[in-house]
Amino acid sequence: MANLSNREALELWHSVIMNQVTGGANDLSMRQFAILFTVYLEPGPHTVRGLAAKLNVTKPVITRALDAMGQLDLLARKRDPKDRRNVLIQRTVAGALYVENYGDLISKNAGLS
Amino acid sequence: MANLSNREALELWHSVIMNQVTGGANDLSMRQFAILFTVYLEPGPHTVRGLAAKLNVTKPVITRALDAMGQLDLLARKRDPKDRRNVLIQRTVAGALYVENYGDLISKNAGLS
DNA sequence: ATGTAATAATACGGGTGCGAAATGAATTAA
DNA sequence: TTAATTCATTTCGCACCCGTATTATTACAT
Repeated sequence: MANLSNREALELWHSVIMNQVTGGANDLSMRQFAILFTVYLEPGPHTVRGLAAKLNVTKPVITRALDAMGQLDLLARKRDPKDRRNVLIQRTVAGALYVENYGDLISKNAGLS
Repeated sequence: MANLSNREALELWHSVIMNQVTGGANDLSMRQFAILFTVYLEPGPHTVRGLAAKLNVTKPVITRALDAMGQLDLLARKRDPKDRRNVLIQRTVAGALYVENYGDLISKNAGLS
């Protein structure tokens, strides 16, 4: 992968954050972003418990994030048929598109300077 | 600057967010990050009104963010001697160090894959 | 001097996120 | 079958952030 100078790295981060803040369509929290990207970038299956452990947060944090992002149709719940105590977090078409667009935004900003 | 593929960009963003969330020392909001990086990366002077306009938020958002980040010693207020209605947002040693370390974190993650 | 404008800060009500603890549902062990 | 375990969710009280509206201070115009 590319090498970024310290300054370049900060300017990239800044521009992405500014896009996120000023655009302001949906304001996901940092934790919600972490959940979203983990589900879309890491191999599944993903459970509430697993995500909570990976992000080092309590389980209600995951439950509430799923409520919020489920309403936005960025993620979906599915009961595990093998063990119905578990909830499997599933990707959605809208979520995949959202993440993809985010990648475009970042790489576009990385190419600017 | 380096070219990042879409996938590389997403993985970079993901790893930085994960570091931020799991580390969890201080959890600045997205807006607070935007303010902090704007002050440290863009030329000043920075005022409450100017930052509010730039971030497309109301002025109380800036005031409260300055309260919070001032307590963390990441930024400081200074009354403008030329026009005492204005507050100039100043950098601090601790803040500069914090931003610098953030740049290290990002560029380190950018070099991983 | 007086009034108007501009700036930051504060008060207020509403919304949301947090962790700890309690609850509900499903599985496993005895 | 019953009890204990393991999930996710809900409840509760607390804290923070938001935007609107208001206040206090300062500058400027008349």
